[in-house]
Amino acid sequence: MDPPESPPAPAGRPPSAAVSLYEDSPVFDFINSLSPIATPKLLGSAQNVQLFKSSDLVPASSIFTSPQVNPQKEYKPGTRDGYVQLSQGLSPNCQTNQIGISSCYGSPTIASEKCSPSEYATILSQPIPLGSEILGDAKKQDTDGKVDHSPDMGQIKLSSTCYDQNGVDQLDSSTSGRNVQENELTKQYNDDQAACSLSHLISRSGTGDGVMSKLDLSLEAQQLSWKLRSDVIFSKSIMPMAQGNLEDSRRKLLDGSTGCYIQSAADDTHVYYAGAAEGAATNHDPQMLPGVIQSQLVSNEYFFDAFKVPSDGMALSEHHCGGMNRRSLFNEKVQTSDLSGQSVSNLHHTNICGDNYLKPSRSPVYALPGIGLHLNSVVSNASNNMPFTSNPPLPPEHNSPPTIVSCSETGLYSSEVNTLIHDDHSSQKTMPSADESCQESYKKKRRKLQNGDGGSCKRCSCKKSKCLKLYCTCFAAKVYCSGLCSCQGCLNNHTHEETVSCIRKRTESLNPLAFAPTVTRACDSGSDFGDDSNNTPASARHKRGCNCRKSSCLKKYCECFQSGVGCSMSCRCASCKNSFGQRVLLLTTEKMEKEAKSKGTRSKEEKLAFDKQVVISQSGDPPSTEDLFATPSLEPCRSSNLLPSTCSEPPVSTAGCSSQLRNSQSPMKADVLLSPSETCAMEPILVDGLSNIQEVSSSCTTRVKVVSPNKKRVSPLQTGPGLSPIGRSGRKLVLKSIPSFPSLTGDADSEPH
DNA sequence: GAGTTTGAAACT
DNA sequence: CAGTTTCAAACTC
Repeated sequence: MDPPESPPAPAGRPPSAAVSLYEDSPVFDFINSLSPIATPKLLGSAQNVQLFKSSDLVPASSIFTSPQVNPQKEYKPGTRDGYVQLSQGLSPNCQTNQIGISSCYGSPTIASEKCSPSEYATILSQPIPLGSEILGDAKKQDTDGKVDHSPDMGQIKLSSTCYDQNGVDQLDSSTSGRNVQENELTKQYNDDQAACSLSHLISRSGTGDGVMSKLDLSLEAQQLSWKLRSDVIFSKSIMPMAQGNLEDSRRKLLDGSTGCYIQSAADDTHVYYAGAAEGAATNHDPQMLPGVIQSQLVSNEYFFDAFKVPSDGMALSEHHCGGMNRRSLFNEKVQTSDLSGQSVSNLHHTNICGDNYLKPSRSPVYALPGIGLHLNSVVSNASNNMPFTSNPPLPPEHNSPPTIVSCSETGLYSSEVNTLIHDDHSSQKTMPSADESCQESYKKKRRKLQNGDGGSCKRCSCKKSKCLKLYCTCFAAKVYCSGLCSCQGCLNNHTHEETVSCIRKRTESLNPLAFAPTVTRACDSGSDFGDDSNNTPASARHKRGCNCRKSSCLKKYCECFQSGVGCSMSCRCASCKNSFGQRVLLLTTEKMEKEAKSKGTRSKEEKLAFDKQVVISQSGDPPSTEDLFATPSLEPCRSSNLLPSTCSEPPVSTAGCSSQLRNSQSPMKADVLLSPSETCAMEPILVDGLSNIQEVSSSCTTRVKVVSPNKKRVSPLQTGPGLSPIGRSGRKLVLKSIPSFPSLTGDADSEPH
């Protein structure tokens, strides 16, 4: 594929960076499909467009998102979940820095053997020269192949001006003064891998001298892992909004503003992605997107990520409404990110105290990456193979050209927007009028209509909590209640901002993860369930797990079910029948013994497992009815997703078996068991949830709880002999034991035994 | 729409 | 920290 010709940059625009475009990247096809001139526009006024194979690329995410780089994993262009990642590619020989638009196909990968992750990281942590010198500019490299990062050279600027739907600047981050929030966001994006949408593109400084403003190195580096994604693009319902006053946007862009604007010369359709961590509006036309990307619309990866679109919320589909964008994910990122070396506590503090998302004076980024409780219902849809656009049609009022109000009403909140609205609604709620009942009824009806399946756009109906407790879904999502809520005595509005902030702080101080997303994708926790082809909603897991007793995890009472995810080891549910994947189903020794007695026999494997457990118990953990071992019916090779064993023995080789899971057509059914057949009896194994597994005891999960979702054993012995308090106490401790950050492949060794 | 069920959150 | 109570959403009729 030939590189597209670069048209001359518009007059007055500074010379821009050269850009490399990976020719086998979907985004390249995408761009090319738009227009012959789209690529250069996408890349700003890049005058040097270099093509190279994506196989030459090392996704920045592999460096910055996680230490869990799996060098064995190959970079596979063209896989179904090949979302596109904007990254700073590095040539395999590490001799040049390049800005590349590459495809990121799932888990972080290292495609090159010539450059270690640390080397990449080192390089990427440096200022990256831009300008015409950037590509293949050997003169900027010393003899060692290292890049000369001249301080006065242009640097990549990845955040950009944020436009509203009218193309008006909402925020320009091109200048200094990036605050902590920005870093937080960057962390989030980077950490969550899917944080940034296609809207995050290379943007360039509009400064006349052509020198890019410098970014914090870590920020810059992390931003390099932004993805180009097509998520919201395809949500039809946003199109009218998104296309509002495009001329302004276009003009602004062509005037040299940051951001990216893709224009099709053929029919004047356009795709505009103003990229910024601070949020972005999107103007886009789904029809302009090539099949390779469109086809991913319904992929779960996209589906999930679609909810993570950083945005001011104004350009998002109402299908996104609800919690997807409502729950602040700072906390999670605080847990997971350690990329820039910034103090976690600082971040957290900022999160708690700053309440940035509430204050309109702050950066208007409220839709944050991650999956919160509220997006669960939408996730459920995803699980049901219901793409956004397949949602039931909304009443006409929702199909009308969106306004700020309607946007907020659909549940997509920019806090700013939200705030504006809540001033109105708060008074309504706090000072009920005579029409309150009618109003409530109307709200309910409207909400019902809006919800479609009844769950997409949740609003609270609190009566006693004043919407200041986690009972309140709005409060839990860190958003103000809106006019759609039918709550009574609501204080969760902008009018009571200080109160809300205070309560939030208190709540968070009591439980730092109170506002954390409740669902984490598998890739967030270390590709638990194979590659990204399994990144379905069901391969996500509810972090805290459910505690269902009667619903069998088959109703929305169950948070896992509601989230559309399978139950996990974190769950303490009984009689789990979660259709998205059953919980750990285990046999306790006690039960097994009982069964064995009743049978009068015990299988060889059972005996072996039992013996092993006894050994383990004797060596560390006292015997307990909660000690576990598993059904003997498991396929040994399913241990491909084993937790790192706490045994000294190395994990069973999984090389030959991992494909089974990866290729599983039923990733939702992934589950975890303890296998007696493994070298270590405590190694959980992923099994197909359809397996005929008998749950013998719900109490047996205690031991399991000391295992993090990313298959990490979490120091069960740290608390001394006996049962881990983690197991008993449930949520909080379990959460603390769950590193959202993906685990290292070999981190079992780092775990205390 | 009222009443019931359910499980998370809050409380003791 | 285990047990209980409160709460609001989900569910049923």
